[in-house]
Amino acid sequence: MTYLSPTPIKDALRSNAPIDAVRLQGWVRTRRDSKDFSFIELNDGSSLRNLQIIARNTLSNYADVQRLTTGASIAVSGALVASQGKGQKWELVADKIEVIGTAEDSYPLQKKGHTPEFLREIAHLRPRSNLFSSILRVRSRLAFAVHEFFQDRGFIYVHTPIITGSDCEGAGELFRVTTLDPAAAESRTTDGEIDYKKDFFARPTYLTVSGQLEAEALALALSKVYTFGPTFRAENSNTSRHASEFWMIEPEMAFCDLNGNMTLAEEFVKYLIADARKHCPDEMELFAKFVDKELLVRIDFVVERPFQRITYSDAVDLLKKSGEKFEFPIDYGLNLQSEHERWLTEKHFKCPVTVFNFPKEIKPFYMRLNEDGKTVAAMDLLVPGIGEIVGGSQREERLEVLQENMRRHDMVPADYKWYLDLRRYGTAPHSGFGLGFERMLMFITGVPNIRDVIPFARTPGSAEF
RNA sequence: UCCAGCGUAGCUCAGUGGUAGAGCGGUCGGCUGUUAACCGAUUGGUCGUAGGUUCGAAUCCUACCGCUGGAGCCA
Repeated sequence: MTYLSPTPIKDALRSNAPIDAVRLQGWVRTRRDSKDFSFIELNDGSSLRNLQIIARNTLSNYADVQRLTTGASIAVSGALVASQGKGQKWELVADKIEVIGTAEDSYPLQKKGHTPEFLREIAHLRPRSNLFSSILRVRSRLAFAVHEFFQDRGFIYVHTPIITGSDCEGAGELFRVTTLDPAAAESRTTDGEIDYKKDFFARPTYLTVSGQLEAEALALALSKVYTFGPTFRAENSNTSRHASEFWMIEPEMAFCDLNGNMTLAEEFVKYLIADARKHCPDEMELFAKFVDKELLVRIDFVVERPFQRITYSDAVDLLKKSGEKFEFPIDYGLNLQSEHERWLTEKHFKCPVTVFNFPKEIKPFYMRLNEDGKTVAAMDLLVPGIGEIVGGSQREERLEVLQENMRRHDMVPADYKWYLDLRRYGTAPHSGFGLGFERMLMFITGVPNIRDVIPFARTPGSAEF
């Protein structure tokens, strides 16, 4: 049996001229009967758009074709011709339709709109919906753009470990990694405690919550590096912005201070938005139509306008003088609450805002102490609707100051010998940040729930698929 | 984890103490180069689960499960 190579529907739709012989494969979105033939809308995921198939009643298996329902998979060969109807340029007049797989009439996806909540329950089928296939195409494109952005700027892509022995990376609860059977007696010491000496790595290990500490080591050799990989948090967070497994991008730059860091973060956010606008126009239009009518206005505004920068203490002053009634108190030394961040980006500046120089008491040990002795060179990039999308800092490069920071955070410096070594041997000012890939996707697509920008989301109590 | 809300047909939802409903989907028929086609008929239910109140519960009460929104933690 010899076949023509299958053509992606995306390519067929872009054709400049009719084609005598084309073979397509995909899933039926809908079928309508006409007098002597049937219209089939076929989608193969290569594009948001369907290709219309004309199935004439002269086909030997026309009776089978008329039984095709939404969801069935078929292979079609025929001629790509100019469409006689309105609404599409090209259509395919089939001379052969093979039914590969029928779809039972309980197939849950319909031509009509479905709620994201329902689609989440059928995570294995939702990639066939317009909304999710669009999200997944944008996700793919933006993952590519992440690499393009950093590679163009001379960054080296590094892979930091997913299994880590460090239980204090300054963020969140960790998932334990072990091969010990907790029920087995040989896993325990004579006191009944878990005996990690007998565990696979001969010590407690966890899934990483951040590749930052390792990225610092690599940046202090390769100058500019970035990671892009999975990250795990065992926080019992049940919100539309939190997942237990997500992807994070973490650039780290030697010989770079907080200013350079903020500039890079702002450029990066703009670059990703512009890339989606340029390369995913159909998908962006779909999001603007069905997810968020204000989407394109908002993100275009973000690309065009410079971001606001404000110190933490100025932000606190602004909030205090705002006259706004906040549920939570606002004062120097307290964390900014969601409502405060929203006021800054959504009400006051109406654009992304980078807040920097936070009190040292509310930030982790590795952030660089400023000359005032009270603040650290930290920054949070806030965007309307999502809140914090980037968190970063200049790192403390002075050995003595770092050791002092550790003691203040009740850490034992000796446990971090390799990290301190970086300050003993050729230390240099360095900076970096973390950007949550899914939060960026939410911002760019307008999709309000993180569970809907991940194909198979992991959240507390949920790992079905 | 805390607060609030919601679970009725494959999907979206109405029904708020007295015979379980509509639209869409599926099936059958009609019409038709259609565009979420159209017209007619038909199919489809353990009303989330388990108890309780009542002559009688989808409806009221309790517990549990699931989902959603908000908060905290964060990216």
